[in-house]
Amino acid sequence: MATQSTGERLHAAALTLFAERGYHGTGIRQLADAAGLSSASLYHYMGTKEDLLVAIMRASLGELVEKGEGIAADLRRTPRDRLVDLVGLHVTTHALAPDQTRVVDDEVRVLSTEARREVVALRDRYEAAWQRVLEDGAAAGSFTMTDPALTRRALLEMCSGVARWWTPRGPLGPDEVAGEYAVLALRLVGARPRRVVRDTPRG
Amino acid sequence: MATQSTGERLHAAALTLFAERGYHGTGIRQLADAAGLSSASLYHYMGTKEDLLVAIMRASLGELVEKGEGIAADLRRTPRDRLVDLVGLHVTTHALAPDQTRVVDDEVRVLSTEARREVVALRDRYEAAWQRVLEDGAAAGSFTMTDPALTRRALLEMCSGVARWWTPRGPLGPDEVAGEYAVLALRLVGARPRRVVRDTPRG
DNA sequence: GATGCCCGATCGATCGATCGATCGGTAGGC
DNA sequence: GCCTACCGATCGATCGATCGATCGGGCATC
Repeated sequence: MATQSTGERLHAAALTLFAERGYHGTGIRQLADAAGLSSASLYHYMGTKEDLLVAIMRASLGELVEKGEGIAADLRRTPRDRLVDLVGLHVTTHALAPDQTRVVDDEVRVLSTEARREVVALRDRYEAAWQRVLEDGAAAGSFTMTDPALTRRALLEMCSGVARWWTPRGPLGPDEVAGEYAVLALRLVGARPRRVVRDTPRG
Repeated sequence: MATQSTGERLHAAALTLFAERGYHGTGIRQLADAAGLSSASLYHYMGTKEDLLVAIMRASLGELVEKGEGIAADLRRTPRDRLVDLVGLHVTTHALAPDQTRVVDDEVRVLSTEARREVVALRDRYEAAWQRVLEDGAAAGSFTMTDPALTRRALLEMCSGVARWWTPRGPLGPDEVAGEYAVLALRLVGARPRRVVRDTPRG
């Protein structure tokens, strides 16, 4: 791992503190202590405290959105495979970087109108990627659900929840959880059995 | 609706504000304004600001726990029926009282050790009720899941998410959402088709 | 190679505002 | 004459933010 610049150290520290104590629960002096700076020096690296929050959100969410859209838009692959990959992306991200997702999910409300619009737009793009895969699956007949939008919301909330309970000290690793969740997701969308024809084992 | 006492008005106002802006994002002067009191008078009805938060959490979560345990413990009913009712309880509560559930879910971290222990104990009881129903279903062979604890977490997060997206202005009412979610829940736990050919005994 | 200057990085001190909380009261029903 | 209900004034602490200043390394000039 490359040595961390001061700016990166600040971002990392802020991420941890915002996730732990919330945006309003974190003072700039705590931020400064965690980053190894004085409170005055903070302002050399960030604009306002809110700017710092926005930067963190943009980085975290932006990466997720790009990866998600990449998976969703790969039309060479079946909706089923794309859904499994989306679940894998979302679950492993939420397990391994719970701070990022917690901040993005919980602190949107503190943003002023302008900043909120940007973050919400990113989130909308991410949800649209999921929606697309669900609808592709429904159109292809491989998924059976009464309401794709509702199923998408249920699915995403289910997967996001991983950040609220998973711990590295539990019995399952991130990839194992992702695997289990992929099964759950396929059940949720009413995916047809894996091999559509009569290859089924165990009668 | 009965006329509201000042104490009730304070609780209701605090609930709204805490849910909207978060505990640390809400000042006692805002609390006082919303309750129609001076900031000094607040202290006639609450102890500290944290006591107020705890009281709100206790009331909201306590009611949910009691109802949940009541459903889960009714062994005259099938695990399937009990699960459907748990989902109905959870989803309609989260749809109709999103403020309560949002505060309970998001603000646990601000509690000091002692208060947190109490709230977490309540939450554990609630989760245990769900766990029991899932395990009853697995034991009876009516649910098929590889990991009841993981499924329970997925299920609860999925249902809790309703508070984060449902709005009375949407196309579906609370009961309709609850119905859809019951279907999703039954898919998640791998419930066998509704009528299992032969008639099931009551037991 | 030494000199002088600039600038990124950092700090102590401090700003006005607001925080949660407490004080000593008062008004009025019982 | 006490108790519930309420308030204006104010407390010390902390909030986010800004100030002027310092320090040291790079860099052009001589």
